[in-house]
Amino acid sequence: MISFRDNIVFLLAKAHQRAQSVLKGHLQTFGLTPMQCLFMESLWEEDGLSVGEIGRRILLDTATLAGILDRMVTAGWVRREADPLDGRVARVYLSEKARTAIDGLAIAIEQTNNELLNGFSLEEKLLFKRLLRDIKD
Amino acid sequence: MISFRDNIVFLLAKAHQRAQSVLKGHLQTFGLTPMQCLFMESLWEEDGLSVGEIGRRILLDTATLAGILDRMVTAGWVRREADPLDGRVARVYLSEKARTAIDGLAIAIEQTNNELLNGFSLEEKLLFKRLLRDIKD
DNA sequence: GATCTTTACCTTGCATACAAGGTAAAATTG
DNA sequence: CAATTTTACCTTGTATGCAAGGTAAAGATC
Repeated sequence: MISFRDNIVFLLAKAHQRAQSVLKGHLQTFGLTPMQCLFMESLWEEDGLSVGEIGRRILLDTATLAGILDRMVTAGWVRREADPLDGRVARVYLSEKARTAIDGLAIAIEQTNNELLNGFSLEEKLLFKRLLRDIKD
Repeated sequence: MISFRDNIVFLLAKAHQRAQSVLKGHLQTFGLTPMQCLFMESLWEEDGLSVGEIGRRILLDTATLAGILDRMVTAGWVRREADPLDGRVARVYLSEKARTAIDGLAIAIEQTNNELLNGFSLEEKLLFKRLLRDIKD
């Protein structure tokens, strides 16, 4: 009988919890949640993505995405437009407010990563990321 | 500008997502969620814990715990009793149904761990757990 | 071109998660 | 022992997250 303290699911859940908490703190001044920030990051790569494409990039299903998108439209971070060529597709574009915030957000993200990985050597950081990517595919 | 694909928060979130999904699959036959199972595991260690003590062990705040406890009482996994010595404290006890399920649940948990860490060497498994424990404290 | 299937998105229902604020019992203090 | 503080728990509001089922547009098939 293994203790939950040695369970990889538990360890992942709690490391994730702490990481979310740190990022949340750094994003507080922007009024953004970690997930909303991630949502925007996908649009930094390519503005005007469809809802489905955003979901594929940040690995989130469209049911969850719908709520996040609604809140971000309401808060003025993005706007949503119907695709003129395909009536099914909803495209998402960054607002001016979002573009202005990018640099500050990038710094907050950078600081979060540094703070989280503070105690690790370079080798450990790289290995940690590899293990996180490789676990169960 | 770092891509979110190299962001440790993102990597943790998605590894966590996959781990939850695998465990969820293994628990489906029991009608338990991963968190409900974790809740019960704390009582395997020590039956009759208070709500607050459970929260400290599995690192969850009491607001979240309240809902989980309600659902588990309704489903007949645990019962809740007022502490006779301290009117503020609510204690939680495993039901017979829960005790009967323990062995099967332990196997499901074991299988989940094996499946998740399948591709890793023993050294990698140990290092991975250490890194997860050590990140940000 | 009418039918069928696929795709893209949406809505609903359920289960975490936490912040913030409330209540009552216990412990502390004067 | 009365007043204050602390503790334990609860409730509410907001934000993920997924399963399941619905709708409408696009594509495929005949």
